[in-house]
Amino acid sequence: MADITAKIAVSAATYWVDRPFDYLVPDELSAQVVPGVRVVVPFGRGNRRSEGIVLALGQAEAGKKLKYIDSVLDGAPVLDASMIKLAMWMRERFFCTVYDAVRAMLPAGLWYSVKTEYTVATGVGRDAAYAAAGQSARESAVLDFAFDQGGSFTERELESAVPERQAAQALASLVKKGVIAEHRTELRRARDKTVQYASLAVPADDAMNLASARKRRAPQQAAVLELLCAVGRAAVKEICYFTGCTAQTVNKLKRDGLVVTEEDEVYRSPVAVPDETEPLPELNESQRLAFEGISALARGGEQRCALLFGVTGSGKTTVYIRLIAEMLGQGRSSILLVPEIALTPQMIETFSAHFGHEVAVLHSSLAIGERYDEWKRISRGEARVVIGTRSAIFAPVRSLGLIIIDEEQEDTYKSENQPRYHARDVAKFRCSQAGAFLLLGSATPDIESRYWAEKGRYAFFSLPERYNAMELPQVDIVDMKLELRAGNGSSISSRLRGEIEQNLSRGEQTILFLNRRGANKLITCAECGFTYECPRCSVSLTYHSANRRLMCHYCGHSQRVDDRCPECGGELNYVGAGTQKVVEELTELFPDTGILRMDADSVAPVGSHEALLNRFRDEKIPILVGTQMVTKGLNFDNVTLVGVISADQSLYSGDYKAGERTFSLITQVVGRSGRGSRPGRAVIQTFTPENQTICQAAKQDYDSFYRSEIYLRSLQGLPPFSELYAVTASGVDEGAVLRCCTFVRDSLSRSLGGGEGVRVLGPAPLQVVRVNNRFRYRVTVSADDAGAVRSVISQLLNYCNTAKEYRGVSVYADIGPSD
DNA sequence: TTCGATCCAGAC
DNA sequence: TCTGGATCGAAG
Repeated sequence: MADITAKIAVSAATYWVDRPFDYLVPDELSAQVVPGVRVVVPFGRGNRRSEGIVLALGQAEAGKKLKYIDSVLDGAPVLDASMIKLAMWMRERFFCTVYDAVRAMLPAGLWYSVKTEYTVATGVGRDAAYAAAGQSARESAVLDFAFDQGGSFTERELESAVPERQAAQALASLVKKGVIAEHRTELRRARDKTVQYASLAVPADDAMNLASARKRRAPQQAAVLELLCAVGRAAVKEICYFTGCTAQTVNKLKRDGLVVTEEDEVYRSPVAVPDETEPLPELNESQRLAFEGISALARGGEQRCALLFGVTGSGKTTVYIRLIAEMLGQGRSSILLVPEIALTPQMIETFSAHFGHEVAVLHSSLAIGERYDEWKRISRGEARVVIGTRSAIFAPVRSLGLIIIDEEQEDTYKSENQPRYHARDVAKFRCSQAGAFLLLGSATPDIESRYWAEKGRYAFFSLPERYNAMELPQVDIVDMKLELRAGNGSSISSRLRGEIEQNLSRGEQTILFLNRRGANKLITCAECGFTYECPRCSVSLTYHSANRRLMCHYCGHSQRVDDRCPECGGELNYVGAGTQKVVEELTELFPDTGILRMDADSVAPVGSHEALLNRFRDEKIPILVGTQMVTKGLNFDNVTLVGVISADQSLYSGDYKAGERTFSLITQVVGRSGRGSRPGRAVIQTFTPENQTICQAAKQDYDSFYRSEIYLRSLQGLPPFSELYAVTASGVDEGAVLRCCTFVRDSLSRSLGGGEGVRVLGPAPLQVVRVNNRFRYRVTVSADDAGAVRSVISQLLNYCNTAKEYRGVSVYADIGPSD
């Protein structure tokens, strides 16, 4: 019989090396090596150990020299066949390695880190060791350290102790000579949590007798036995709590053979499950139409995807709940993606009120153990309703029936790191694999999705009314140019000021939205205009009051602030930027008025976001100033005024999605106003009041925005009329990066023939051109024939990352870049 | 990316 | 003749 082999995706492989590698399966591992388990294999010339995952099994071909699998990491597959398929598909689509994709799919708690320790090999004496080291000074130095250390040491310890460069190389050489022994341990980031339970090992009568016999000399043991007679089985912790004994007592009884203990697995759960589940919500007429239409399609329709268009407050969530309930009725699971979990605590509450313990939550701010346990509950089929952010798209649900992407236009669904996937693309693939249905929900759909709905590729449903038929707020656009001319240089126009005053007098609340990230203070010199720049990035440093240091939020550089300007010795000014500045101005305008600030700075601690919002609601603080965060999911009856401090910020950022983003943002902010019984108002401040997008957003007129935007896109051949790819190069040597980009651009133009529908642009610097001393430039391609582009880009990546003329330049590709 | 093989130059 | 450094190419 031919030897069994396994096809394995290896973590140490880079993109241009990555392919399934064949390994022999040692006989003793043959039962454990099945597709979907992770293994350790020797890889590369040096046979360095690398993690890998079994993709498939096969038979060895004669005459091929193969290596053996080293060991198996998982007791059971961590990926099923469909997820393996997904990983391989992701490699093609997102230009990542298969293992990059696998890593994205697994919760961090399942990742292994390898700890390697070294000792002097047993039986090797000092003399023999130094003899083996020969003339090499470095190896001798390593040995000095090893003998000095006595026990085991890590490479890191060695590096800090042996100043010699390349101590690692000497170490490797000594390991090879057998003088130093290597011990590797794979550590998993999270373990299964268990609770120890105890029960009687003898009949209850005997136990009672023993208990009374021991009452005098061992009263605690007696108490434990009595308790167990009464309840049968209990957690050791509980026993200790009720009897006042310690775990020692239970152990003693165990040693005497009177009780037995077992470890029961328990879940660490991030969601509080209510005792009773609520009945399903009623649907209004349009919700009913949408629900029925979608569930009919899901049960078996031509279209496998639908777009649900509903203005804020129209009750999309109600439709989601009913659809998910229906899926559960059919025994199928659902995944609901939300853009940002911190902003949707109410949503999770609602869902667990309806679905109880069927709900699992997955997002990055969960503790590693919680996340791992949620993952386990899902993969065991115990939780069939998954709510989470982007990465929850990889939830290992059984029998997938429905994926819902809420606010599908949000760019948080696009990953900025390898693998650079878009959750919507992954969702489509998973749905087509599983025969599941994809529902995209939005108040301001992505232009592409709306287009496909129009073309009939997606079904289209809309929820026109606002909840209890509230009118949309009345919106005013304020021209800040006029304001400036009238001598008002502050960020609050007289109009907005007047509206706020009205609200204050009526005891109603106001939300002010500032569309700008980095809400921190800048420091400038009053005399020479000096500002602090990051030494490694092309951005200015911002002042963080929390640690009273200057920080760069691109590379993390931080430094202390000088007393005076380092250039001219002048006085330094702390200039409030963003929300801080607005708050300062407001305090001046409205002294003695409560103002709450909400931005990345003020909600840094976990949970403070919710706390802040609760304060705003409960204490009726008159004014809330914030960034992006205030735009989503807030429902406050008492808010009757919202102000957009500057609508222009996001509009002119240069990329083709800027208009779309701005529209969506303004629409959402404006929708925050007037959700109670009183009508709402909104004030939008801008320097370009004639701008079409702003006017359309003010009127909440998605349809005409879509018309004008799709027209522009068709003229420019942008998505959905083509697919957009970006090839980004970065490196310390700006010239080399540019040369590389130019080469990429020329190669792309050449091999795609500059033909119909192909457009190659660049090289262009990224918005922040230098980060961490590396320069970043990008070439963009839009093309109809995606297959051809993909293979050319793939080849270019291989070439540029290995060619010596571009050494030091790293290149990656991206589909549908979002910045 | 990582490592061994290979070649070359300079030190001993 | 030995050692360190640079360069090249392949990874099962």
